Amino acid sequence: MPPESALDHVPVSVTPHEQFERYLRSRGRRNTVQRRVVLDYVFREHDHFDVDRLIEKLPRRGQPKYVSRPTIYRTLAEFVDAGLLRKFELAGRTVYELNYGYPEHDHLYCQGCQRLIEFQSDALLALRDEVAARHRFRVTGHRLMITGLCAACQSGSRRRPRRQQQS
Amino acid sequence: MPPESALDHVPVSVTPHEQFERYLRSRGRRNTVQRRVVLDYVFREHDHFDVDRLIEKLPRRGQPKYVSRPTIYRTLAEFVDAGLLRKFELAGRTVYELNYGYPEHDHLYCQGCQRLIEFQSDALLALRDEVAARHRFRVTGHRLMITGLCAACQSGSRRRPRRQQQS
DNA sequence: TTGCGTGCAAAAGGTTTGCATAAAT
DNA sequence: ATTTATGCAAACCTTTTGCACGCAA
Repeated sequence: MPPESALDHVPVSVTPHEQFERYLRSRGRRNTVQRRVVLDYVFREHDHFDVDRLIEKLPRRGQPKYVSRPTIYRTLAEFVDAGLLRKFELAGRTVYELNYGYPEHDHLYCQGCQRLIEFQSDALLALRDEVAARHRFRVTGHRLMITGLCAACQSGSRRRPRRQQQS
Repeated sequence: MPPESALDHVPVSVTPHEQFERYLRSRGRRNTVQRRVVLDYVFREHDHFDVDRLIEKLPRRGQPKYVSRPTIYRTLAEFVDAGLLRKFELAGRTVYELNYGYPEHDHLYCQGCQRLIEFQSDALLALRDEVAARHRFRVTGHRLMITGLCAACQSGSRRRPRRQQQS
């Protein structure tokens, strides 16, 4: 009966499309075909991705729902701004991950197979806030990356190592 | 990851130059004027820096101890490899920090003034190792960046914000 | 003397931007 | 009818590389 009241606290049942449309409307921006297409593909993939991997899965130039590279960059930036995606650097590449309906988490990065393993730790959040308080710092977020070798890669079976990068 | 691990008992009194010379000799590489010049300037600065800020302080083209940009990149990579520097990404820029005789630490990053504040936490190391153990992950290192606003920037006086960047 | 290291120029890689056109409101 | 968004091409920025010469060992 009171559907409007749900707008105050965004319910978990709101889809990414709905949230993004609200974002667009609140700024007087337009809901275009391209934005919908990119959103579809991004949320079809429940994993981390970079721009090239996303483009591989999108329609190519000439095909029906083609979206150009500049527009993809512009659109991903909007998703980040809208809180749908999070963006970070990993081994010299820009990586995006879903931030929609996902709990806050951090990563273990395996240098053998370049895989990311997610973990969640309340103790880390507590520690973060404690450190921040000690410095009278107001936290807006954090990023922890633990690097090393995953269980599989420790047992000699290092699998499909992609290109080696710095840092 | 203390730099001492390479040799048996490296006294704290060993200078960066000495450590770098050992590194070079151990690989049959040469101790050139350029490498010494860059090392001098890097260790004159006890703070974080990026390549452009370093180049600003180095002799310019035509002057006595000029070092070309490619050589600076090559040399910084060697310093990282030698354990003298650590490298990471921050707001889309590559940042280096001294790793010589410094305790392992992490950072608070103020989005107001773009400053980095260092902190050290044994609890974080314990937490890191515990998380890793839970995933049977062998840790080689980690990086934690806490973002937000420092005390000064919270009190309205946001100072000299440099160029705004992504992530 | 040997061959590693350097500077130069150019390439590479990823991302952004100017602009005319297309499309959403 | 407006005005934002798109696609194209090109610019941009940072980092890397090919190569001939110079210099450390």
